[in-house]
Amino acid sequence: MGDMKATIKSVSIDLFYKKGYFATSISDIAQGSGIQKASIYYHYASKEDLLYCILKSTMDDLTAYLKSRLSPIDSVEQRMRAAVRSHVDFHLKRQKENFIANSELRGISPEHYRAIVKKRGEYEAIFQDLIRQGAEQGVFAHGDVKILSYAILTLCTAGATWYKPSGRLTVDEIADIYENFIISGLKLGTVAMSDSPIIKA
Amino acid sequence: MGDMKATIKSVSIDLFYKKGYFATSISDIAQGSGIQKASIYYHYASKEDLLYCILKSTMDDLTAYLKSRLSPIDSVEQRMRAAVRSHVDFHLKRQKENFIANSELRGISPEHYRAIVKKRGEYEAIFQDLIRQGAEQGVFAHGDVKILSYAILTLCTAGATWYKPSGRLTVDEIADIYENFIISGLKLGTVAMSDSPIIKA
DNA sequence: GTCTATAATAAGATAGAC
DNA sequence: GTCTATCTTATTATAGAC
Repeated sequence: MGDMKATIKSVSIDLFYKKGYFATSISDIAQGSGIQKASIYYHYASKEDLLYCILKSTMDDLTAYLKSRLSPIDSVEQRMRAAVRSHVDFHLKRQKENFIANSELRGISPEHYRAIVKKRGEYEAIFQDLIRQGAEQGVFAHGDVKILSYAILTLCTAGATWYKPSGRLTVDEIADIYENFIISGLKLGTVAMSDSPIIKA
Repeated sequence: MGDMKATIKSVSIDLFYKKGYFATSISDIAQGSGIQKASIYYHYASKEDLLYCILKSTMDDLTAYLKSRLSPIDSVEQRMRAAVRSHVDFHLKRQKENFIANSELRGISPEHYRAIVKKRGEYEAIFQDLIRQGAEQGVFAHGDVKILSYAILTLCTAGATWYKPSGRLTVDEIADIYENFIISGLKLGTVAMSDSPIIKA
């Protein structure tokens, strides 16, 4: 955190998370950074620019993290398990930024909005491809790919909303719960469970 | 929508949903309601009061709706299925209000915040009791009751975020997907599936 | 119950000194 | 790279006429 540009970004993440983007003023950010508000504009063109930089780097890092975690794995089920864990891990590690990325989309300009939505679409497509491949291979049930992907992602993302590092569960324990919950949901309807006599047994 | 008080509330719901509470001004609301901004204050004490009224009525109606849907049902599994459908239905029918109730909690005063969180806790407790009862009866697996309840609720709530009435799926189809996804997740680990040889078959 | 007028304040952003 | 000072505009809310 040596340079001021990074400090301003870090302070903004804390404030946007705590108070929200619109409720946070440039004065608040300046005060938190230990400088005058005019000095903010040397580092960032506007308040919106600051928000966009946060959203952009969060999305880029999120996708890069997922790709790095998936690259060594072959089987579809294991890839989906790893994708879920990657998503949960990243959201727990960078809780505030991800919360902002999911709640402050209305604060950016139309052009920037399109750029972020595009990045998010590319990330979601990785999950959608896995669901599709799993269904083709008979590992997962055939279902609405988009709805299932949204279900998986929002479920895990929401976990980051209430997670507290001081809580009684570790990151790994939480990831276990979500991983199993989701895989079971994806398998629901596969041959062995088609008319669900088994889960009623 | 005969009286102005209801019109103001309705317009506010639209605007808070679309732009967010802090990004919406009293002028915006007045303009949408066809009156001058000063006239808003005859009906509501402040902008915060307006937000609180929206949050309060949404929470009250949400819980009342759930209770009315659960009352005629006995078995735990059927009650959970009905609870999930009730939650999904209500969130789809009153999408905007529920979105606000889940994203604008930071806009209200500490006292009002406590009141809303209390209402939300009572609502969540209904789901948590069902999970607990299901586990005791062997219908659901034993798991972390709070995490499971949050998972269920956030999953369904998120559905309301992206649902569009003009989309290709009906409310009932969406409810079906969630209901089965969740029930399968809750059963995961029950006797018949304990070491999951079945779902691998 | 709604209006006009206005108070009191705070916001985002810029100019120019150092 | 950070400062002080300031511009411009918008904000929530109130006072008092009708």
